Amino acid sequence: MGRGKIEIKRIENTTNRQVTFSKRRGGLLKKTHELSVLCDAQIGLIIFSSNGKLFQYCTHPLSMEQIIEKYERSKGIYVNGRDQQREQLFHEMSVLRHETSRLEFGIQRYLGEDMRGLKYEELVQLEHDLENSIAKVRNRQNELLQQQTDNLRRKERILEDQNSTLTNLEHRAMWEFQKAAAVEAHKPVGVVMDQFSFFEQQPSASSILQLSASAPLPPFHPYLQLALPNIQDP
Amino acid sequence: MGRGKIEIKRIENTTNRQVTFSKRRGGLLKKTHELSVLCDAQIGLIIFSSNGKLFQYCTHPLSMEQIIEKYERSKGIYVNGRDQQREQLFHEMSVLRHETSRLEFGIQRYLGEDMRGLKYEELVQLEHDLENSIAKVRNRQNELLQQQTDNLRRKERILEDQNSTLTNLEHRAMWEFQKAAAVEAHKPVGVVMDQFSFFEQQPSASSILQLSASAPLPPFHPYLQLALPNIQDP
DNA sequence: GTCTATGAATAAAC
DNA sequence: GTTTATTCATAGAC
Repeated sequence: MGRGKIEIKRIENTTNRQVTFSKRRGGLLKKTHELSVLCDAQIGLIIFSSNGKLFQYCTHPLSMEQIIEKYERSKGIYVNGRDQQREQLFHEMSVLRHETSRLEFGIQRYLGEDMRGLKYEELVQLEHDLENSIAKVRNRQNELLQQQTDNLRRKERILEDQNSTLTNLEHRAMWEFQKAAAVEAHKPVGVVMDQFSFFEQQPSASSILQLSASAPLPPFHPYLQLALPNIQDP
Repeated sequence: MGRGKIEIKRIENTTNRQVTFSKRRGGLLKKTHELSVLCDAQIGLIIFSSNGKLFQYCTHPLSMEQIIEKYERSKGIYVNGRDQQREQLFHEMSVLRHETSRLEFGIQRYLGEDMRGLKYEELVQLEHDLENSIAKVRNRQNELLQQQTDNLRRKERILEDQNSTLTNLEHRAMWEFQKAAAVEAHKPVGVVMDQFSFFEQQPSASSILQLSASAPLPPFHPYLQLALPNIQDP
């Protein structure tokens, strides 16, 4: 139609394209309206120009929102699904909030804060629970200490074994060397000997043992015997 | 167009209307597509026939949802608001979930469960916290007991006061009455007298005191003296 | 559905 | 925006 037939492909000439857009847009809106009126159809038409400008038509007396809603409804339970998801989220939230405050309350209890709502019997129960927890904690403390001492003992044994593999000859040679060195330095021989009789004091042995450098070993807990009757002194 | 011009108003003849709908619908979709291609426009067209059947067109490669979303976005922050709300909900949820698991973990600690991740020093701290909690719980227990005994004493005093307001004459009359009744019943007088000297055993006094009928009063806790040095025996 | 006369839409020019 | 030549859409008949 018009002075010449045109191929249905993007019009490259910008001016031409804009003119055609304007003319055809009007035609489309008119035809849309005619179809809607003539055939009693509900129509929504959304047009974005290439510059992003919006043009729209929708059948009176509906709003575009109503047409869209009807569209989405007819497309399945999309809108419904969205709402259901929202509902579910809200529900989950409220459950979580409840849970959180319940837990906070519980923690408060175990911290011995705000016990105004508790009856005497409940306080006794709480006390019992806490005593139970302390016993468990002390139990665990002992386990850790036990592990640490076990480790030390194992490494001690390994070192002792390594030491005993030195032959008597090697020992003798070493002793003689040290003695000579000591005499030369005018030191008493006994001091030098000590380095061999107490291997734990040797720097090398100490580094192998890796005694916790950051935190010194804590003393055994006075409660241990009561809390852990099944653990024996090795 | 066609064999004759028609007025743009609802076609009453159903068959005519349906035929026209079919023809014009095709034409509209074709023109919509042409506009979209020729002018590089993004178009969404939704048509509901009078029977509610859906026909649609949307510019490739967009989906109708995308066109609708773009429409709603350009119509204000409607969609954006929805999405933001959703985002916010999700975020809040994740925060709550974190909080919940953190609290659960904390509770586990105070219950003395799963202490594998704790170092010795942390266990000592935990033990200390728990001891602190127990002290607080015992403190609260003592408060309750103290209140209860205070209450008892107050009521006892009130009863005693009421008793002392009886004049000597009334006492004497009462005593004589009881003695006579006892003699009549061949009961020793001492038994009857006991009802006056220990008012706690009188049914009326007992009901006024409202001594916890459900649970008997628990004994004072052996730890109380240590936990509560500021509380004195009344 | 197809045909076809006719009015409508519109491309190009102004 | 108007004009105009041309193509297109389609009402009515089959």
